[in-house]
Amino acid sequence: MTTIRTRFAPSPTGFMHVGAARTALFAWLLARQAGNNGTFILRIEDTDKQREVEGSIAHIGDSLQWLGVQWDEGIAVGGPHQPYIQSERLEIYKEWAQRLVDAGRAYADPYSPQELDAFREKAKAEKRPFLYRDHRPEQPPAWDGSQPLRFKSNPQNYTWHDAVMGELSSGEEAIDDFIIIKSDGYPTYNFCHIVDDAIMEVTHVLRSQEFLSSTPKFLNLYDALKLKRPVLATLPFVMAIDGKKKLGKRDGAKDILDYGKEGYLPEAMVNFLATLGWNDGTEQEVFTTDELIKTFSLDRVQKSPARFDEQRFLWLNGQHIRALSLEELSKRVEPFWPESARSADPEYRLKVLSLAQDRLKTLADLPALTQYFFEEPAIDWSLVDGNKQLKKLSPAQQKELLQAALDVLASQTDWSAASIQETLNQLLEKTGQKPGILFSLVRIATTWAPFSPALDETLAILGKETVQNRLTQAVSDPR
RNA sequence: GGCCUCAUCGUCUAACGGUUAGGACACCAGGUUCUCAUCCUGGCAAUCCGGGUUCGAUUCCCGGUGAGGUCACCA
Repeated sequence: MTTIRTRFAPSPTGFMHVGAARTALFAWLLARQAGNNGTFILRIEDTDKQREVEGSIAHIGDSLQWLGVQWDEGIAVGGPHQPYIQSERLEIYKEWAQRLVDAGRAYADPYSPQELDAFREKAKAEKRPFLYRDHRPEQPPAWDGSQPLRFKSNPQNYTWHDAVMGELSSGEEAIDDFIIIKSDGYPTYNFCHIVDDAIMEVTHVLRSQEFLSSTPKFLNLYDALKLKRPVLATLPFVMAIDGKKKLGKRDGAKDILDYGKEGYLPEAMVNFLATLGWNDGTEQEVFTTDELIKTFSLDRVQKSPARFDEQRFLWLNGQHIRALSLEELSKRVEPFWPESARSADPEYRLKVLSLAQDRLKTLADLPALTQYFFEEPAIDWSLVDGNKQLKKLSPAQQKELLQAALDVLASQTDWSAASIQETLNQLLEKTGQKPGILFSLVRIATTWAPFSPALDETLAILGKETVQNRLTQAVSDPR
């Protein structure tokens, strides 16, 4: 098996959103797929100190952990190529930049930002593309670190292979002299990511589509540095469902951790992100993370952007919730119980949960679904009056039926769902009522909720005493 | 504007050049002794347009159109 080293290299400029998470996920899947020969690296690209946001590094780490995307090398865990934060690697970039200077492939930029702007304006006015290399100084000053350092490009046509996009090509106009070290001494992304990928022996570079147009520049730099290029893979954007733009923080992209707080399962998120722009060619829709690791492949990644469809995500989340064992679900759902359930008996909660499992779309639905199991619901006759069948009965008839139910249930000795159902069936025959009337009425009078699970199971779990109390209250309620 | 990329149901997608263009989400209808959900069954719904090549194009080629990206001392 070949060695695969992938990396996720975010900038600490805020929270992590789904687009970034998917890029990380794909790189991670690829590494995990290679088993012991695969390494996933987390490197922080903090070379723009202006844009850096306090706390983002920890936040990125937390987000990956939540997803279960564990890195083998990188910040916090270390590794053979420490440090994994670019701002702590400045000496390395300086050294590599100096090599380019010595080889005559980099030079100090003597122009002021104002002068550069003037060049740009002029090119724009003349309707031709601006290329810095048209203004290469003949006698650049010696680089003393106070000026930006530019790569002296060697414009040429390139055709290259992208693991996702296939054959790609570009002309020499795509290549220009770009800045590799800024005047503040920090390197630019264009330069340092290539240096680090080389040093860290990254074999597969996965990144999103926005970098496609700069790839020719990168290729030119690989050549100048005499580096073997890694496998390049360009991932299509994740787009907002109604927007036409890539999903960015500005377009309402959410913090990936917020999904967890809203009751989404990380494995559902992983499944959803993986199948957003990738499929295994079969008709399988629901995947465990292990299945994804086995079947993921770059050549089945889509070339075109995909929209983030919350409906599908919601459905997938439900699928994963249902796939959990009751014990596991119970652990996951811990922070979501309604306040009144906190002190409840664990056994009792587990029974309630088993009834709710099929009904949860997110874990956050739990309180609305289970409240009446833990606290006395407020009597609300509008639920009865709003029922098509029940409103045909007079209040007296309704109470008469409830009293009958109360009577038979009160003498019930075996309080199991099966025998409760049997008793209710007998009552059905005795009263000559339709199930739609009797069951609905009892259901409402014991839960006072617009909907609830099957009546027999609900009553069984509520317990005889509670059921008797609630029915008694309903019967004696003045309305 | 230059350059680059992309294009199948509303959405995510499948289809060695030969299929009644398949699946999933959503939606609609029905079933599971009541409601909600699950589950099951059925329905609605797509190859951007125009030229080629070919006996035959969703598929290959060319041209449009549309969409997106990029042209920073940001990544």
